[in-house]
This record gives sequence, structure tokens and C-alpha cells, in this order.
Amino acid sequence: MTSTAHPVRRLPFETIDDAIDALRVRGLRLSMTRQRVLDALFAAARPMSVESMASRLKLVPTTVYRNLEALERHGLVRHVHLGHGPGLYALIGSEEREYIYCPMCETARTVRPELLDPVRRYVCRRFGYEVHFTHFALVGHCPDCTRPEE
Amino acid sequence: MTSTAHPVRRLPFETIDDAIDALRVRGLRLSMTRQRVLDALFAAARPMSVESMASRLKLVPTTVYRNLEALERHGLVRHVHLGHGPGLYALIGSEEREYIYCPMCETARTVRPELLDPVRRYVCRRFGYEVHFTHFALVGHCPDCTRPEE
DNA sequence: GTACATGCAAACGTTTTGCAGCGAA
DNA sequence: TTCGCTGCAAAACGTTTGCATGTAC
Repeated sequence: MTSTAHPVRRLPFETIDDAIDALRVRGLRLSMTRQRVLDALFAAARPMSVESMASRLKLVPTTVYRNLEALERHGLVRHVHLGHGPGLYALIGSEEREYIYCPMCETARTVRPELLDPVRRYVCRRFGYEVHFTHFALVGHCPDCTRPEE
Repeated sequence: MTSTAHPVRRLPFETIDDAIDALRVRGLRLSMTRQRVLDALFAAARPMSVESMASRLKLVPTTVYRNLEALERHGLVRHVHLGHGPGLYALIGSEEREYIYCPMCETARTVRPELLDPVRRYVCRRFGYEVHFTHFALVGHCPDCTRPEE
């Protein structure tokens, strides 16, 4: 039911050809559609919603979901939840990134994981949980949005 | 659109009568239905989904949503998102609580906010964000679920 | 009596599924 | 030629809204 138990192994890519190779190695086909999905992901500066990708590529959402799901299942793609709203999909780049999201201005920033290691260490030491912010963003008001309550 | 900008003031309650008083002070009516919603919230050991409350109270979900929304708008209730799944509603008790959720075993624990202050301080110092885990839980694998990837 | 609460029905936005046909290998 | 991918249609899910009726105050 949840996508939680996926045996995802990260397959970081620099170029689209890397991605295509990996895709082939995994036995996935490279349809015209899938090529365009990958292109869109490579071109995107930030994680995209299915709906934006579908409308940009003139595809039906179903197809986009199925492609992203396949790519995610094979470790080429990951989706993140920033607060409310649809899941946002991004290629797994060569560098892992975590997300901090401000629900006030509805923008996210990425951070290099090692910068959140102190958080991880503290939470692990104190509560025994191994937390990360790759799938569910860290949520809080950004410096520009100083209001206290969410 | 988002529930983000609510001018929520916390109104912590010990007893259901406290809650009913506050409700009256705020000009809210105490319908039979609302009474039962409050009862259910008071009886609940943990945050409840609308659907569980609706079926338990034999109410249509719409009504439950509208009651919880009203109670939340007036600071008696808060809802939290633990990973995927529906929002979960809880009375605002006398003590604030934050949530840590394990997507593996799909259970949450609550923690007293001051225990997460070190996290808050670090994130604020390092990134300027004021984070909290009352509305979106901190997500990570619990001690019993040692697997690395979500 | 007035304003708010309720149920019903319908819609919403996001995501999933079944099925028949198309296309990559 | 096979199996995976595609579109269409429909449904699932959580949530919101409009409207007419009912009820707390």
C-alpha cells in the first residue's frame, strides 16, 4: 500500500545517457514517452508535479504516474512531499539532497544531507529514530516568513 | 487555500467542560453532534481520522470535517499529518506535543516540544527556518525498524 | 426568528486500476 | 512475437462545497 518498503537503491546520474543506460540494465524499455519524461526531469530545476509534467508533455496523467513509478521503483527517480499538495518528482542526481519547506511562501530549499547530520545525530541519540528529509520535507517558516503558527 | 494562515491561538483544555466553555466564549454552538465529536476526541488516546470518527459516531464525513474545522479554527483542535494518509485530529491538550512517525511500522510517538528544541535551535541557526512537528510529523525509522530507505 | 449546523449530493484534486490496443525489444 | 507501455475510462481516496432542511440559541 505504502511506497515505503521499496527496495530502492540510489542510482545517481550525471547525464541523461547514464540514466538511459541504467534503465536498460534494469530491463526497462525506453519508449518515446519515457524518453520525454526523462528529458523533462533533467531539464527541471526543481521537483515537478505529475500534473505539470503531463500538461507540458501533453500526456495523460496516468502515463506520467506509471512512468515515474517505474523509474522510482528502479531507483532513478524519487518523489518528495513538501507540505500539502501533490508529490513532486525529481531525478536522483549524483548528490543526495534533502528539503526544507516553508508553508507560508510555499517554497522549498534543498540542503546537502551532511548539513542535517547534527539533527539526525541528536534525534537518533535522543529518540532512536533515523530521520531524513528526502521524502517528507522538514517544514517550518523561512527567514522571510517570520510568523509563528502554521 | 492552505490552512496555513489560520490565526490559531492555542486554548489548552483539561476537561471537556473547559472545552465547552471556551467554545461558548468563542460564540460556537454546542450541537448534539459537536458534543459527541468533542467526547470522541476526549476519549481518544491518539489523533483520529475523520473517517474513523464518522463511522464510530455514525455521522457523515462532511459533518465531521465541518465540526473539526470549526474547532480547529477556534483553537480547540489541531490536525497532524503523519506521513501519507488522512489528516489526524486531536484536541489541543494542556501540554503541546510534537510527533515523530515511523513509516515502516506506521506508528507515531509524541514528544514534548522542549526535547526538540535542540533541533529547532540548530536548524534556525544554520538555515534560519523555524521548524516544528505539530502539523507535519518528523519522519524516520524507529528503533525497531532499522531499515535505511523509506 | 435568526443564524448556524446538518445531511445529501456532487464536485474537487490526487492517485490507482482494468482493459484493449500499440509499440519497443 | 512477446511483453511492456499507452490511452481511455472508471474508480479510489481524502476533502470541500452548494443547497435545502433542521436546530441551538
